[in-house]
Amino acid sequence: MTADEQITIWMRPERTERTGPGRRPGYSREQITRTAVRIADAEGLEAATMRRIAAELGTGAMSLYRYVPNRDDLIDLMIDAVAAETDLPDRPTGDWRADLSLVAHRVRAAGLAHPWYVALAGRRPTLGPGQLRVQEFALAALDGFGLDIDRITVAAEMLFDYAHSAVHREIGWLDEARRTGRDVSRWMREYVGPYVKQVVESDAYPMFSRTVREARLPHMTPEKRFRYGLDRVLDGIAAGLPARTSR
Amino acid sequence: MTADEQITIWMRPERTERTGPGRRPGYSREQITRTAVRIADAEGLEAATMRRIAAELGTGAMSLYRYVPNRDDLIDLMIDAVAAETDLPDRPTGDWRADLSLVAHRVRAAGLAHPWYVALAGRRPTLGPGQLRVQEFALAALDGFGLDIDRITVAAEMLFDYAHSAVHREIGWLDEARRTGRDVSRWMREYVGPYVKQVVESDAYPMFSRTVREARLPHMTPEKRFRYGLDRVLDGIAAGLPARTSR
DNA sequence: CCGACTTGCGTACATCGTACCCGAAACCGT
DNA sequence: ACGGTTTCGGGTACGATGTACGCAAGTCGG
Repeated sequence: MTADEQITIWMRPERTERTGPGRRPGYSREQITRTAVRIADAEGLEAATMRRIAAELGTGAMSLYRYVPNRDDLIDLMIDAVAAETDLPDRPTGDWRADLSLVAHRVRAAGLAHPWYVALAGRRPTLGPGQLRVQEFALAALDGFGLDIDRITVAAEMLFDYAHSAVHREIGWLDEARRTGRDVSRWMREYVGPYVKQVVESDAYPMFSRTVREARLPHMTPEKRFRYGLDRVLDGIAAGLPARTSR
Repeated sequence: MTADEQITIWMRPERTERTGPGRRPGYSREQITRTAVRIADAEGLEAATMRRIAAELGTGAMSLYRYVPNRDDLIDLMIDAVAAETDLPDRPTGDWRADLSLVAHRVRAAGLAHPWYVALAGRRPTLGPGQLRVQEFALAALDGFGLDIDRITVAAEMLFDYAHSAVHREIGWLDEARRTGRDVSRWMREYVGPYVKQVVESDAYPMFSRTVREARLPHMTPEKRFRYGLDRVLDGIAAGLPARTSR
């Protein structure tokens, strides 16, 4: 009967500050989203169940459905909420390398603060206001250097892809261990370690063996590692620029 | 009591071709994996439940646990099975650009054939034999051009990150629509379309509006789009090489 | 004060992964 | 040939999840 069947969540306005008849809402979409984010930060996304979020708010699970159509949409809201808190200037500076580097580092910061974030951010198309703002900044940073809009889009996608993937890898083991409730160092030492050792000793994958043997972790801190890859991504974008190089 | 508590799945050998006492196994890990992959290809990963896979094999759900510790490990096996069928030469040709390009296109082919694959492939560290082989090829392709092993690793990561992300985006809408059981064109037209239109008309995101208005899809086929981004990634890697450029 | 309408939320259901358990089958030593 | 030992097949059952349904309680306009 109603027309609001399957809208993209961003089109379903919250009926806050209503003036018609009926009981007044006691919660809000934003409050629910914040709570869900807090739980997911502390205990992982899978801990943020409808029941748990509701309990944290002191209500029943079904109450949430007055504010959010379903859990998937709530997760979209969570993603956008994290993106929305990204600290960026109003407009790019004109130095596209610095601008994109800033975006990438902000994404990294968000990913470290919200371990569940990077695993989801790249998934579905980013259409919420928070994500749009970040994306808009990246696109605008690339405008005016001779790239047509298609190339700009591809370049921005590359940047976000890199940031998401790199951070994902950076926190990968940690998050994996937490999800499954294992002690990470113990798990590495007792289970992953022996397996890797076996693979290395089999000599079937010489390059992989070198990777392990020449122990890359001491060489680069996660931060430097991220920056190195980022520079390569930016180099790639620079190579796609038609004439002048920036900076 | 038993010592095989939480090993990385690749260390738990399948007890095929046993010679001791006891009933002989009627199924196999590989058979189960193949069935799971087939279901996931046709109806999505979430359709590949333990019960469903077992039913497809004509047995009960609990039988699968004789061959696979749990569903997460089975998914790891599925990922590796797809990686294992990647068609690659035994060793790189010496032209690193061509070699990496080949890997990227093979990954894309795998992603198109198994829509659930790219969403998972980048997630956990790749340690199965199938993934190791592909990764080994990429690493070896970059050996001998003056990069130390750390840089080589980072470069290879960038390549796989790009391939996974790009293919993920390429099939994103399709898969999303299928997952939720929506007709994709109808959904785009009736729900996403109006929202995008609203965003564009709000003029709050001018670059995004240009992206939409100047309709990128007709310009590039997915294939060309993939290749363009890939070239940028390879350019970035080239920029990280110390002295000589290849090709 | 009285309908009209909204929110809060308890109950209930389908579905999932999987722990537990036991009968059936296949090998061993005798 | 046969009983013991070991492994496989899989039924039943449990706890957890997302969420549909329905109704009581709160809040407005008249």
